Amino acid sequence: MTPTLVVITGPTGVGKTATAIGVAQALSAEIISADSRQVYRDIPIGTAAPTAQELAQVPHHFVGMLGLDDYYSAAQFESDVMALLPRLFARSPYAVMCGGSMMYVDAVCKGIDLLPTISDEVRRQVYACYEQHGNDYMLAWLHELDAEYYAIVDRNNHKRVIHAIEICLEAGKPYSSLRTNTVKERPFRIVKIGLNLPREQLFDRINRRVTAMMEAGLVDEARRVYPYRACNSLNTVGYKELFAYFEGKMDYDTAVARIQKNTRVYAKKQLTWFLRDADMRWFAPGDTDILSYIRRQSGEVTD
RNA sequence: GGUGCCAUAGCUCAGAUGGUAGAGCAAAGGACUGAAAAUCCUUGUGUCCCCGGUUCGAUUCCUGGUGGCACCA
Repeated sequence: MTPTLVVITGPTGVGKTATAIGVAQALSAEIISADSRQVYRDIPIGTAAPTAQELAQVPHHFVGMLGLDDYYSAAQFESDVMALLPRLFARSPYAVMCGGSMMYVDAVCKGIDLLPTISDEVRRQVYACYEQHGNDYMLAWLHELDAEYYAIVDRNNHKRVIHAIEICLEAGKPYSSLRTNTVKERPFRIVKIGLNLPREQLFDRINRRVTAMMEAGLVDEARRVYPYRACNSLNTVGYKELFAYFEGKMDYDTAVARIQKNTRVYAKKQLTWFLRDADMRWFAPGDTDILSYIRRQSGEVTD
């Protein structure tokens, strides 16, 4: 039987972790976390990482494995997961991937084009140029390096413009020539489960979860990692607002309200991304139909 | 009880010497290929508190209400 990767995703706070544990236990599968922030250790509260108790219920991968200043990316996640899956499938016909990091999920399900990793020198150089000359200058530069991508890039989005330039410089050829626009074939079945709730319920859960995080000691956690605030791993909802509070730019109540708001906005952004995925089948968290759906899709049972 | 000020978008407020109105925040929608919990884009019809008056025309001016705030008793 072809092994099956069960993907459980959805907006933050919807209840993915608990659902995935239930599903994984029922299928005797292990869990791959597809979460660009839970991969880092030292920030479990603010990232709502699985607790020690949850981790003990099912073996998890990619949780708390990196230092805050370690580099990681969706592409690296793709290759790490692809390397790990054969071992998981040797033990079980199922593996469960759970997480809401949109690009991480797609990197595994669809693949990401082979692009060069940007060296520190190039990144520094290109950013210095951006700081000094501004976005228009960068746009002109990109036009010179890759007119084809220039034509379609979001010109207001400096990160996209800069990254395209970085890739051109690093690869020595236009970024557009590296974009294949193809979905990679995988040697396993993929069953995508999207978890969602009515908007009001979801937002209520998010608001309450943030309050619970504060009670669980998010302020102390944020204070501990404050020295690493410049790291990308901490350009994260929950931390950036508290850093502003530490720096006197925001009072405590405002910071908490901002965390709630930014989490809601993030959840909406995830929904925008996942809702357009035609392969996604939507359920409420904990829905018992999820298991039978997976078994049917995986070919384990035929009805 | 008296006097004064205020009443406009979910909130805080602007505004037109009378031609039915606009900012910030909130909210909603969208984009997305190696930093993605990142980064970026789009969206403002609302009894302009209520009744009446003046006027071709009132949310704008006037009378009277109602509610809020301040001061005086």
